[in-house]
Amino acid sequence: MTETDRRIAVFESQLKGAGLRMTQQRRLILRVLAEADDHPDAKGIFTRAFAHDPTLSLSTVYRTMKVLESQGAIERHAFEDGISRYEHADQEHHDHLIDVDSGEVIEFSSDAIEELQRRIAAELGYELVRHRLELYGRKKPPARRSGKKKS
Amino acid sequence: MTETDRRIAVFESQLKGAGLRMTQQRRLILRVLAEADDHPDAKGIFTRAFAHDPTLSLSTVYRTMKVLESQGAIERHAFEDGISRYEHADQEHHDHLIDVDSGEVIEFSSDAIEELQRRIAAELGYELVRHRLELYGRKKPPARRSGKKKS
DNA sequence: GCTGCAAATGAGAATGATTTTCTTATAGCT
DNA sequence: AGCTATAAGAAAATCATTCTCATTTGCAGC
Repeated sequence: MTETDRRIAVFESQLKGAGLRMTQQRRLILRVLAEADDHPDAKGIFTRAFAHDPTLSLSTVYRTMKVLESQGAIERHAFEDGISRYEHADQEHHDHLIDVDSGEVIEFSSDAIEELQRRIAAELGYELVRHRLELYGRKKPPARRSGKKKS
Repeated sequence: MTETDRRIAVFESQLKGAGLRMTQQRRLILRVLAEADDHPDAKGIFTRAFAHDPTLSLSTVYRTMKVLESQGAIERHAFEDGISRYEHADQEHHDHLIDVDSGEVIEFSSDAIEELQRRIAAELGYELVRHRLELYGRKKPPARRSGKKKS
């Protein structure tokens, strides 16, 4: 709760600085986001928030996501289905591995891959601004001690 | 033209094998795709093909793209704007670098990055099925001989 | 070359995520 | 408390993509 409140306070001062208001709805959505440990989409956020405030509308969720994103408070990702998913941004940069069977999203980060990307862009005469990296994988069975290969 | 015709012939036999038909429309769309050296979206393909056959409909383009994709004849990519873009698939695997200023798409490939991705997935207990890598960059001015750093 | 029919097409309606419009409510300053 | 610009709610609009359905067309067999 403390962590959530800290995030909310930080965001509130960011808003203030931009001449924007801290509303009940924004507070609520921010709380939902801070408490989420997955990557919910707009409807998912709406559903969770709606449980606490049944007057909330989906438009407000979308609008709020935009504000939050423009303030750098959240990150938006669109995986293969094209639907935007959100996560709060106060963590180090990371990429995503998506389990193709379950849809589960696993976060990872690799300095080596970041560096490699920068070098590739440079070789093409570009300065890397940002990137999108998604790995789609299937869970491997744990290694056997002396396994026979199975077809 | 020869290359285009070869692609069309190959695709026709693929279709036949799947019990599907080679229609005028599919031939036309395939030709448009084979002649494209960029990454057009459905509307772009439609526009180019429509010039050759004004009875063509956009639905047919979408339907055909699905068939082509399921036969492995084309690849579909959705960059940041979420719109599907297509390119013919008879080339080695590659990733894309998008010029954030011009929108230009540059293709590149790197065995090192492929390998690194595979390793990262493996470390997380996954077998890499596929991946999506897009670099967004800005053109760097050509290096100066003894340049002073500019802000 | 004709027939039959399953597959494909064209035109437009339907879908689904997201954005916009417009009217009403409210945050935050005085 | 009162003012006013920003925000919210509800519903309509948008836009890419898919679907429906009536009509057309490949193509296999005669």
